[in-house]
Amino acid sequence: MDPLLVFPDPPPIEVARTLDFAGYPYKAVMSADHAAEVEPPDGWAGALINADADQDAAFTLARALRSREIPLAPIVLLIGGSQLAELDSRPELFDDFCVTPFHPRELETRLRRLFWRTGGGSRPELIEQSGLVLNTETYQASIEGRPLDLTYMEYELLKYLAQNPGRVYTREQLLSRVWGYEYYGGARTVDVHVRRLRAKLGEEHANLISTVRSVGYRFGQSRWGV
Amino acid sequence: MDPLLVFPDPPPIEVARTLDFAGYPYKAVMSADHAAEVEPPDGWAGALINADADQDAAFTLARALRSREIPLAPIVLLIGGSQLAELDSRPELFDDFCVTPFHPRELETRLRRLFWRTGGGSRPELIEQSGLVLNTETYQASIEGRPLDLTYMEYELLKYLAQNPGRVYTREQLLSRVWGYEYYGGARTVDVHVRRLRAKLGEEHANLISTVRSVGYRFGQSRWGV
DNA sequence: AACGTTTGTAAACGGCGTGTGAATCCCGTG
DNA sequence: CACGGGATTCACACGCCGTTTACAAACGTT
Repeated sequence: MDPLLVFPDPPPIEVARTLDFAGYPYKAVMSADHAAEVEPPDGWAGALINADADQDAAFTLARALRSREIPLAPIVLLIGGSQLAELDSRPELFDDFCVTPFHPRELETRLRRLFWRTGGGSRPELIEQSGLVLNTETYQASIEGRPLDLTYMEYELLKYLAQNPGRVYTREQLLSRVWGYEYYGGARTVDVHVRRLRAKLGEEHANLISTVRSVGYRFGQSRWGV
Repeated sequence: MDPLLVFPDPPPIEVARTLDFAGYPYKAVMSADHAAEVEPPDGWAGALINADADQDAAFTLARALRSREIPLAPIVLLIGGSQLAELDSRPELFDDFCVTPFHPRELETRLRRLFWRTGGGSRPELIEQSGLVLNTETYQASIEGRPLDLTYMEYELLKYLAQNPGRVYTREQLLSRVWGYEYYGGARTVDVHVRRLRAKLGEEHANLISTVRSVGYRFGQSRWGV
């Protein structure tokens, strides 16, 4: 596993102990510049930034890490209870935080959780809705375990609809966002693709895509079950 | 803002105090079934589940909320330090957690943060008036929780009227603004659509659209109560 | 080059949303 | 109380809109 970036250097003893105990490799740095120097070839796995001591330096570092071409994630902030208000104004600079003094196992859990969420890179990105599963990495789809053999356009359309279940999209919205270009003329195109999708979903699940007359299409039944 | 679901009922006093202080409306529930009963028409804004006391019930509730057709988010778990290990096996059941005893401002910050992340653009656009709820994203309507099956024109007309409760619109205004084109002749058209709306609203709520003789129609009672 | 698959368009079909006219009812007024 | 204008209600027919089928064009493969 790639090492974590830890700030500052040396880190608080309980931080070092928690990371050692949990088995996370890490490198402590004193500044953003220093971080750039000692960055490992494969980059950082994440960052654990203690804002308790020098808050400004901590936010500066976080900003530097986030403004990279490929923003670093996850970033965890350690912060004193009295500094909590500061977080509201910079919500995008970190992914999670932990109030000091912290319970070692809380920090551990938060780290594990963040790596789980970002998938550690190896976890497939899934969209799951009402028995439908879309694996956006492998372009595979299945409905209640049964694999679906979808074409590219079918897959893209279904993915877009399923990303916001319940929400209605007009044909024009779907054409411009799924097909991705300005369209003129072929509004029936969407209908036909919806029809093909419904056919492949099977009679049982055909109603997963519902029609809103005079408006467009929607994935999933209404929240109230129509 | 929609209320938060809080478990259990009654909630720990510091939870209630924190939510009150931060201005979050909430409803406390005793079980998943109870939650379904008292769910507001447009659903919950999120859930705050205390797993400190009855851990199994807490996870059961979280699972129920997540397995809905439109999974509920965000879900925050309150948990004792000794229970932290339990979280690893169910990472998908919640979006954030807070270790008890918690700093009120930490919980506040976490809630704000979650709403910031999931919220913003993705909160549904709602029109709420006197028990009527119109979701303009999903084209769904409900009156006091009961879903309304409206056609396109009925929906558009009701939406227009409800946007300015109390205000009277002439038939000509409604024709030109809802139907959207210069109209001539069919003033009866509005009457009939109003009639259909009243029928679907049910006898109980039919008077939500009131007639102003010789003028037009208005949503809601006049401000003098009539 | 020939084939199969995927994708877009055209046209026929069918259902139901929608608008209209007439009959009836209601309310205000003389 | 009678009258008239306006609102409500009803029934029905038109036409829009979504579905479905068929076919042509584009693309990739062997």
